[in-house]
Amino acid sequence: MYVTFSTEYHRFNSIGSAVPAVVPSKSGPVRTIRSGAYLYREGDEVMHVYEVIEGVLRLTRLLEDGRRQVIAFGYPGDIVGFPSNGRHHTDCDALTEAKVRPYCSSALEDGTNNPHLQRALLEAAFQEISAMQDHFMMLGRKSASEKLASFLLTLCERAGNGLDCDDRITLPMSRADIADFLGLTTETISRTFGQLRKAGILRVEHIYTVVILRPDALRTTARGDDA
Amino acid sequence: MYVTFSTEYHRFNSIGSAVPAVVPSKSGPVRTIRSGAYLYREGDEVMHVYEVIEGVLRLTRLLEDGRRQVIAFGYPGDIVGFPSNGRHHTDCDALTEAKVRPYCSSALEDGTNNPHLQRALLEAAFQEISAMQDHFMMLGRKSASEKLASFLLTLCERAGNGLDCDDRITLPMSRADIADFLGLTTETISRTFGQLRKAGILRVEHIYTVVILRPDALRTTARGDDA
DNA sequence: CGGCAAATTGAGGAATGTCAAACTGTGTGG
DNA sequence: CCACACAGTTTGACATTCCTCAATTTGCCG
Repeated sequence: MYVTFSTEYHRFNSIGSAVPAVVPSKSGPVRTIRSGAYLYREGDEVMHVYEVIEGVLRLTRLLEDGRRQVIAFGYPGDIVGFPSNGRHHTDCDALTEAKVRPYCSSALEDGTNNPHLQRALLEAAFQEISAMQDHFMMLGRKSASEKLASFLLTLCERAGNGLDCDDRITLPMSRADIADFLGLTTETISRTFGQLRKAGILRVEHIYTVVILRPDALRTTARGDDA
Repeated sequence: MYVTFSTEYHRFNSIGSAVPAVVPSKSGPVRTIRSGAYLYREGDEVMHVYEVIEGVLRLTRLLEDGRRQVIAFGYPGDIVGFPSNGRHHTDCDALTEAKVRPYCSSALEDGTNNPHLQRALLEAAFQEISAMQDHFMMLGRKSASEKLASFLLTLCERAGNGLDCDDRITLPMSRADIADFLGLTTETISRTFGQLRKAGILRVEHIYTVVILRPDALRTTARGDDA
């Protein structure tokens, strides 16, 4: 099993957006998803919205020709599965064994019955929109090193308060996932990790474990104040 | 004055997302915004959420070093100004004279009083999230010509049923706006327009007016099935 | 008609992508 | 327990797309 990530409030560069825990009323029993299993797929009718309790989910979208975009990573505290026209618009699978709390989406139809849930979801959706706006800037206007540095910093914030010490980041996703999240290729991710390593900014302890040696330098890189 | 764009239901490549008209209760009087004037700025406390009635708004975000990302264009039927932590996270100004209908955001706090408004906003937010997911794919994984073609097609859908005939698109935004929306430069936009023109796919009748000569070819280009 | 901002065009360069090869680590079966 | 196999990662050489900078051109408004 993987580390358990903290369920903290969060507002930053979109790896999904965390929100204060949704009110428990109308939630189903916690559901466990094996690593690699799908929670839902694009086009599925939306029956539930899910709060991630533990583990990490991956939301992806595909183009007909196979190009892929990772839309977000769902960390504990995130809400995933927002419907649009009653359907899911991404695939969602688990990068690690994960636990989610389902909220029946039909409860939304009759908002009068469930103002608290509705309010919480609205807040979650707003957070998500804000996080996605950050990600736009990232995808559209940042260089490879800025993207990777920003991404690592965001992971630090989200995952940093778990079992890991503050500057040791566990990456539950592959290089390809990072690439598809940042709009780059795996080769570029790999080379950019190499640059950060050579600059003494981080150490790749293990493929899935990165230690941030110079957090300030990483922040500088993320802003593009250097090179 | 500019053309009036239709207020139609819509779900596509994010230029903002249209939603069925929000219930009129708790809405303020329609407000008119001069071309170029700001509706709100990043960091402002959110007092209202707005439904675009007429005209076109521009939502932008800036990086400290001046890099800009156009987050969305707000067309009639779109809801703009979703709060996150009670604040606006983009600037919003008008590309044309515009009319908006404000909805008091405090009405959201006491959801019990206004389930219909809350429900409508939730739906709008979901639409927005879906549209933004499309835009992710666009920013992260599409080439310049695919981006521009997709963008024009989306405008067609949104603006095509207004005063203009179906394949004549009025662009209320500058080349720089398009570039900042698509994550490109004005030069690339210009050159890409040139390519589409040379390919006989469209005619640039006027800087702000484009006629689509071969819609199918444009769709093909948008998907990247060519070249 | 002149002036200015926006758009276009051109030449050259930088960043990232592509393709191929080598490497690493992990799990499996002998 | 070791060797092998495989998937994922890294590295290298090269290609391509898009960007940058500069020069023109266009369109708009006084």
